[in-house]
Amino acid sequence: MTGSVPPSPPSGAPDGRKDLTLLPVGEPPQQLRADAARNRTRLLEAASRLLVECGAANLTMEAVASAAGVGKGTVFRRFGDRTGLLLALLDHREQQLQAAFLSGPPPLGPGAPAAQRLHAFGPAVIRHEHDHHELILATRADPLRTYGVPAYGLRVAHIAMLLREAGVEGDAELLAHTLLGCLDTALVHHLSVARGMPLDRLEAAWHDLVTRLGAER
Amino acid sequence: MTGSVPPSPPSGAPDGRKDLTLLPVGEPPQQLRADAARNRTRLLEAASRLLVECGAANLTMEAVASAAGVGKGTVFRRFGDRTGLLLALLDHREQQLQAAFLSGPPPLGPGAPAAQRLHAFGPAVIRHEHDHHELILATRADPLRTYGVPAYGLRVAHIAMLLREAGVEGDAELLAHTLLGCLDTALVHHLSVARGMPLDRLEAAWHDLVTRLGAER
DNA sequence: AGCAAACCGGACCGTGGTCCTGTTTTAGGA
DNA sequence: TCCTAAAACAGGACCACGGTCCGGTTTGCT
Repeated sequence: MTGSVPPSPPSGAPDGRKDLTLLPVGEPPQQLRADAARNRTRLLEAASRLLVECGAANLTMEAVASAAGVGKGTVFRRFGDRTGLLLALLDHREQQLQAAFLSGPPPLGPGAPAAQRLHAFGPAVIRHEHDHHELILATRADPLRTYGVPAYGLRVAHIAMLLREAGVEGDAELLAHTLLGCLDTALVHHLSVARGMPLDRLEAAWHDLVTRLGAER
Repeated sequence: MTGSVPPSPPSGAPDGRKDLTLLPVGEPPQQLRADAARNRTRLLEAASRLLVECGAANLTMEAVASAAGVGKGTVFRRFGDRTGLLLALLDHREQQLQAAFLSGPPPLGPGAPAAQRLHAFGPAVIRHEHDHHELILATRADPLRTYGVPAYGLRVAHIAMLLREAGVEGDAELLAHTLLGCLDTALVHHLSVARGMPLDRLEAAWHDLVTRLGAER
């Protein structure tokens, strides 16, 4: 998710957030001044537009700034750095996935047995990351931030919970990291694109692994 | 390993390589002209020196060039880009690890049963990556190259071989990727440094995972 | 209205990377 | 041994971009 909150730590309530009822993990509401919030929105919209036009690799901070009609400094003040902006862009899309596994319909969402939810999780993430791989990969320029980001923490917590709920023994948290490792965008991209491996095989490996860890389907 | 071989593809024999009897996977020998090879060495030495002085983050291509007494263009001609240079620096150190698991003493090297070698592999890699995490992390600026690099491929092949030899069922190659995922530098660094998790726990998780996959100790 | 805090915008800097000119070195055949 | 063509080189101008900084302005609160 956001991944960088350089300025003010004050927390509050009124935030121009969308109607996403669940508010999965959202970026820190951190109330912004009216103009700042407006500019933030403008920036994200401009960036989103430029993203489809030029691709993540050619997305420059200056272009985003001028497309949004604000100064360059504003972009950095708001998002910290390029990675922060990309993370914010990603965050918006990430919420769909989060909503799906936190409160969507079974077997991914609550309602199904933990083991089934675990099995459903892999393909869901693979598909999600496949759809946004360009943006995600661009985000990885700063490798350490990958794991510090709220979205990652949420996935770990979610999987660890399902593992425990499914009665899987062992270090649930580390097993969660391991499982997430198989879904890593760069890895999936390398295997599927560079090495021509069909996604079916990756998904099969996921199911196999989950099953072996003790979560019968 | 090298990771980038921008120029001439000609392959040959005589290379000024060191006495490393095994020649684990070494970078493509690709015979360079005498002066080119000499400059390559100078550059790597200069970079290595600057690395300990300034840290990977402050290692600039221009500084390396001038410290080696060559022109900036030469650095890029040789290594392609910054990541290529860092990868080359890493390659040198990587060979020690490769020698250890390819031809070193048991239980890491040949001579021990596959299961034991598998168990020994995790801690060895964790330690190796811990020692060079700064350089490795700097290398990750280009996430896709991580998996394309020969060193990674070698590790995958090695683990997949051990898995098969140990009689582990399933998709050996993908299991190998999964196992390597637990050893990822950025992940290990995040867990141990940022989250204060003791390395023992990471190693225990490795052993547990290997065992669960069917490789008894 | 008045004030502090937050913000805006753009000048500015360092670095990665490209490219070009003229020069030096090497390899290998006569 | 010498000569020649090809390859590599020095080195610096040049560009684009990420990121920082600061002076002037706006905003929100009292």
